[in-house]
Amino acid sequence: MPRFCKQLLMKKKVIFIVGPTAVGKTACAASLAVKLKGEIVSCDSMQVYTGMDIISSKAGKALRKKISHHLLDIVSVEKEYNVSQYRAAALKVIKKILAHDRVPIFVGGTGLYMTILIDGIFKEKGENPEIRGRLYEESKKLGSAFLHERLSKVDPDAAVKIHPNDAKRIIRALEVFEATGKPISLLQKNRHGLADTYDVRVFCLNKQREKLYQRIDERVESMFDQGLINEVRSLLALKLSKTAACAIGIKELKDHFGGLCSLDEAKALMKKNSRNYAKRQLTWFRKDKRIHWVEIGDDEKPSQVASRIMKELNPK
RNA sequence: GCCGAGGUAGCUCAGUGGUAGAGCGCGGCCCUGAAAAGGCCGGCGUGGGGGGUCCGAUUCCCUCCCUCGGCA
Repeated sequence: MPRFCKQLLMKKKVIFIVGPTAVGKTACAASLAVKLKGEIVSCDSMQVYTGMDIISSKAGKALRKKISHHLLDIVSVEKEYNVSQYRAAALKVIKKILAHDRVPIFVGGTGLYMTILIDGIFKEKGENPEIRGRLYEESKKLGSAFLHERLSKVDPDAAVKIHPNDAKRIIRALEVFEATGKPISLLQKNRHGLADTYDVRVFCLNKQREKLYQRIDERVESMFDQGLINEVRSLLALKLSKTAACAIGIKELKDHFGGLCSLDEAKALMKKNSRNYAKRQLTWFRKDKRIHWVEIGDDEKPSQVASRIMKELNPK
């Protein structure tokens, strides 16, 4: 078969570079983008927000000038944002990049965004702030176990999977049931993602745990050198959305500004929270068996890591 | 040097003559419209070293070492 025919039949590649915070995704992906003629698409729940440059470690201006970056700075920190919106935006970006004959390279640490993009999400809206708010109040008054009991009557499958203390998920499941009349466990079965249409390759960068934690400490320090204090001050002047307010550094520095803790204590807490976050990220990625793991050596440069990924993409 | 307090988990400490706990940390896991969020599970330990009493010692006794406070 002629080469061009074969190419027409082949699914187009969509690449993901994921990994725990501070592992070095940005630099590695940039190098890969150059080698591959690719464009970067952020896969990060915080980098979508404007004004959260330092706190979310966005790619710098110089890098963005050199390589096209997408899905950065697309929403105000005062607006709520979620996976579903992200997914819709990402799908559009993929088409756009492929239309230019470039390779979409997703880069980020938000495991849920990655999974939903690859595996899909159910179509029904099922989101209703009113219902959710009411359920939240109920769970505060009566306890999440009480709502869990109710959930096991309307959606036993979901109830079995959700722990009675996990208020968020219980509320979400009940919200969906009230809004759509259908159990969430049923809706979740009907999903279609990228994997149906594209040749999806996922690479998870990792480092020796001790080294990773060291890099996390260094990153927190460098955020302060770059002016984190001022950035967070201006963020706190706004009415932050629930998601944006969750960024590591917001609460810690708010407490410090309020005189509740010293700057050193705030920094130490940020480091600890980032470590815990990195651990959860790794757990998430570990269970995804499609992922190719890329262990980064001690002195390995981003371009070397990118070369290794290139080899895995095009085995001879 | 003397007097006093103390040496128990990575840290701060509790407790008991029958081989030890708590908080934090740390590790593992779950996750489908707030995900940098939220939830679950796990003690990870030659009880400062050595000796003695006792059926049995982390707990009682002796001794040595170390830390802290006071007096010199």
